[in-house]
Amino acid sequence: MKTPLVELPISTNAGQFVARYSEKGLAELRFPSVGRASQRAVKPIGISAPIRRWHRATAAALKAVLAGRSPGKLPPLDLAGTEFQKSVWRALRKIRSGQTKSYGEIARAIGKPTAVRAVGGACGANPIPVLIPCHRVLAANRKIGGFSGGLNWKRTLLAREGAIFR
DNA sequence: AGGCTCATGACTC
DNA sequence: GAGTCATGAGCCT
Repeated sequence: MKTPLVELPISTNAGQFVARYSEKGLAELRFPSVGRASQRAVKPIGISAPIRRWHRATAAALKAVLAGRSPGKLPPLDLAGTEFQKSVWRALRKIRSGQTKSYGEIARAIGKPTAVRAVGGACGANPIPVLIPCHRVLAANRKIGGFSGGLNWKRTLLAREGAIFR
């Protein structure tokens, strides 16, 4: 049986993100929901010390990336996905700030050069956008490609990092 | 440049 | 199994 995730907000100059934690680490990060102005404050009571510590790291990392810098130290990640998806997410974490790769390059990097489309699928299934930088994956011609959180987010993040794209 | 078609792998129902 | 893609390459116009 699955224990529910602890949900904590992160206020940034780009809106309020929401982080979710399991007992093993950061499990999900969600973009600010549009149309929803604010959300109830979460009491620090009842939240374990490790989660509070992880949350500070998450918030700092998120703000760093939003400012176009490297995230620094991340909390432990508790990623739920297939082996294929996890291998894609591992490859994404190697893309440095300001750099980009194509879906095809990721496919080759994980040893499945023909699984290009599947790489796109795995990017879309990424539970921790921004910190696992799925926004740094472009189509082959440096065109923008897609983004599950909305293309504007992808453009914004890339622009803040100074990456080159169309 | 844009548009179409096809091969393709993982995932979902 | 069929249908769905955040692709990519090739071939048009």
